Amino acid sequence: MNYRHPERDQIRIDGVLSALGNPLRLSVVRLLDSGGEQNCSRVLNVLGVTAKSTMTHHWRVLRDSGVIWQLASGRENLLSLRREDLDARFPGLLDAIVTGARTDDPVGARAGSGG
Amino acid sequence: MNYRHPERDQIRIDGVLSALGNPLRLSVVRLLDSGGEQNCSRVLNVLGVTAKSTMTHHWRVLRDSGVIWQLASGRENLLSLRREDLDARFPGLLDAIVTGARTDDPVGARAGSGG
DNA sequence: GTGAGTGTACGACTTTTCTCGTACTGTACG
DNA sequence: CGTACAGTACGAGAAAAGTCGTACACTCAC
Repeated sequence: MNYRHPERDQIRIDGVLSALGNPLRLSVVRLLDSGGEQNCSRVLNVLGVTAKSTMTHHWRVLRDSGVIWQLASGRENLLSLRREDLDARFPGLLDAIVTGARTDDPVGARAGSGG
Repeated sequence: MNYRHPERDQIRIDGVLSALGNPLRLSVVRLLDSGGEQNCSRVLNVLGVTAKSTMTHHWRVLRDSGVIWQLASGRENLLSLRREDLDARFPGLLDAIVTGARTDDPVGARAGSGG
């Protein structure tokens, strides 16, 4: 299955901020930033989410806002951060957010990221 | 009247991102960033918002998330960006957002900001 | 005191977001 | 083929966000 992703130029900061304003989605971004490409189930497991359909909703939000790539690969689909596009579009934003999210989270603040 | 503002340490990145994920509030932040302290009516006028009670709602969101100071002064109250706190808490975030918002906005992208 | 200006509080309403269960599509493997 | 796995689509329900009108509180100038 092929998803529709916005072009780099179509990415809007409102959308990005709004997408990342949700704790769950922010965690997803942190995970993708530290762990690279992941499939959906892996993320569900790590974050402790039980309902797949809930995450399908969040994938859509992150994808539509231009934050992640979601690409089918066999029977899974692979999620990755659109770091190049985001860095080109909004320099420093992603780094500031990921770093900020780490300092906000008592676990991440000490450990960095425990894969 | 005295409003309750979160301490610097209480500011959460979720809250900030969520607050700034709204186009209207993002415009407010841009305005305060470029124009310094403003009163509410001034902002209403510049942004073309008609209902005062609508903005009262947005002031609360921005204030509660730690993005702005709102201080009574005579019969007005003055709004200003909590730049020091935000920069200390999430280095580079505010700059990235304000800059990004400018490039997103066709007017601001060319002119910078027409006060 | 009266009148005008600045902004909040509250209630109502509409729209959006979030979450979940169920049914379904498509891939891999025997 | 059948079975298991990975994830979407759809519908429903609850909660949150956004908008507005009206009424009120407070300050300033007269």
